[in-house]
Amino acid sequence: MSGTRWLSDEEQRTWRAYLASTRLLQEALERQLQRDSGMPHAYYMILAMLSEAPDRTLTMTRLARVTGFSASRLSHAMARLEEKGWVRRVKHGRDRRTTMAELTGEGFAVLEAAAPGHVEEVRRRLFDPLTPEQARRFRDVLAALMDAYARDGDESDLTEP
Amino acid sequence: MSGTRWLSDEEQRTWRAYLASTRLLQEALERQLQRDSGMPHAYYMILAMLSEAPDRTLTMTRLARVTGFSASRLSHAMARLEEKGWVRRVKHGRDRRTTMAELTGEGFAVLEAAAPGHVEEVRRRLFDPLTPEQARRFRDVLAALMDAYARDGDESDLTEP
DNA sequence: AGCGAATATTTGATCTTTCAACTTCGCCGC
DNA sequence: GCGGCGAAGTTGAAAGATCAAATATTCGCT
Repeated sequence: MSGTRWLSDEEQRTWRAYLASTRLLQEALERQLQRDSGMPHAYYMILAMLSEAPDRTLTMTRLARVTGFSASRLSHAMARLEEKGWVRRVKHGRDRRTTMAELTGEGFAVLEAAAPGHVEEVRRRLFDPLTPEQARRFRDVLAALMDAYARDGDESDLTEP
Repeated sequence: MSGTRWLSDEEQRTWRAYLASTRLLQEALERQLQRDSGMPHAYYMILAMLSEAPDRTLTMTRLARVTGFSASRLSHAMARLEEKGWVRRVKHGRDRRTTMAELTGEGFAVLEAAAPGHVEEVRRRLFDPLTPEQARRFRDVLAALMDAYARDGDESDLTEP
């Protein structure tokens, strides 16, 4: 356990560039959504994932899966969203452990209003600065990272039942 | 303001891969540091940046700059770090507005103990899964993003006085 | 000298996230 | 049919981050 494999200068620079750029991108997103729609990015994701589900409804567990949030984080966030009237939670009939999270009409309207500004920000901050070739390479690199995570931790597979 | 430039399918997939992979990487880092050294990544960064400064000392403003934290976030974090005895804050003699943040010996020891595990995690999660070629491309893409941010917002320039 | 703007930092309130229980419920084997 | 076990969700407290406002100094002018 003694021989730590330190980072080379090049790796160090890459790592710092990674930290700085992801931070800046996240902050830009957060600022934009907070400013224009009064919600954090996490809440936007919840609304967005629900909006894509059949009947705009998912179980809490599946919603946690597609957003990548912990059960607890999701539960607290849903409580806030429910207060605002953007989502509704109802107990499942057959399996009475699970609760169904559902996007309300109002929630959908809020999402529709927020989406253009959000997408515009993503585009401006991520895709506009990159050539199509760079974007393609970027995607390949991200895919390689995801593969590696899927192999060990296995937080993967947003597609299965 | 009507014609929103939505994301293409390819862009959508890239964006989601970006969100998922950065989240997984951040969480892995956070878990490792919390588990093995009992501190969040933000605190590690503060210690690391101080350790590289001459005399292991920086003004709060400059420390905020190199870490990319807001003045407020940094101030709160430093209060906790000071409680633990890992840093010290002393008022500057000439300009009595500014306070100097200094890494203590104990803080340096804690950082030295934490570093190998942290670096190992960065390597395992980021560099090991990528070929050297991919890593190089990745860095180029990140550089392009940083350039774009530097041009408008100008959060840049960690090198000037 | 003195006043207003600018700089450096802190503070308290509020929001979000995490962590460690805790409750409820379905399932499986006996 | 019941005893445990694992799955689904929630909860309360503590930690971290954000936001707006406050404080204390220095600087630039006149």
